[in-house]
Amino acid sequence: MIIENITDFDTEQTLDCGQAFRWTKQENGTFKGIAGRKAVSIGINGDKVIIDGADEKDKDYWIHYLDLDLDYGNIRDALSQMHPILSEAAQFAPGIRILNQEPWEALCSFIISQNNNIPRIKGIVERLCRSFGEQIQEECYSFPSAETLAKLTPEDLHPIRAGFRARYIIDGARKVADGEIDLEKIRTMEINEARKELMKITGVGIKVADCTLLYGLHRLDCFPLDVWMKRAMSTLFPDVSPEYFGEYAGIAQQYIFHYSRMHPELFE
DNA sequence: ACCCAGGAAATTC
DNA sequence: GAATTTCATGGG
Repeated sequence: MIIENITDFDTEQTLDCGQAFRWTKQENGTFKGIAGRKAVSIGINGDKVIIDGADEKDKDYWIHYLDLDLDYGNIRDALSQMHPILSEAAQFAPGIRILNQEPWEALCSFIISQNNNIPRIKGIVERLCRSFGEQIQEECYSFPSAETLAKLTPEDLHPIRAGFRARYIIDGARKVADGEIDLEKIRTMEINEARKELMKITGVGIKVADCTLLYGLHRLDCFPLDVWMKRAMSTLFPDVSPEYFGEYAGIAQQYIFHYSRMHPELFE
């Protein structure tokens, strides 16, 4: 599949910037991964996005997943005018986009992310999918549904080595599966109400809730503050509060997060 | 042996 | 209530 006439999009900046954990770079430079029940590899050639292995009828799905129907050039210009350092961060990775991931996958992935590092998060997610997801093709497994995981106990998760997070995963799965928490209703709730709802899950605090809202429910005004972002805000933006960045604060957050991770020397 | 990792719960003061 | 400790696991 080829999606034509795309600018302001880069596979590495988007798929390997800490918002998703199931994409890996291959020798030829494309990124192989799974979204929904579709396993593909994604590459770029000029202004064409090339999705290998995708069904032609899923074109709209991939355009939406990669958020290619939103004008990031425009948003980036507007954010850049707000602050010189944000302008620099945006210029450093102008091809970042906020994916439209499946809500449960985002929630579960960011539960796993707490007090953890990205390589190990990817390992746990991969073992979770291999153990409890459905096989899509050779060596490719879907992310297990909340319903599937709700039937398990924390002990069942021992092989994936999630540590103390195992019981958080099961608690989240049960509350989502039995409808006590409705992620699609949360999508349109007032933001503080949405946070409060997600935080009914043991193991979900403000940060994991905000990551779920931004990466899973596409609430672009959410601005997750992890250790990197707190450090970045206090040193690079000492007089700015997240609300200042407005309705697209989440995109600003991702520019700043990626820029900070790629420039650790700024914080020594 | 020690420290840290896209935090949050449990305990203590 | 606010500050500190603990949680499970792996890599540097």
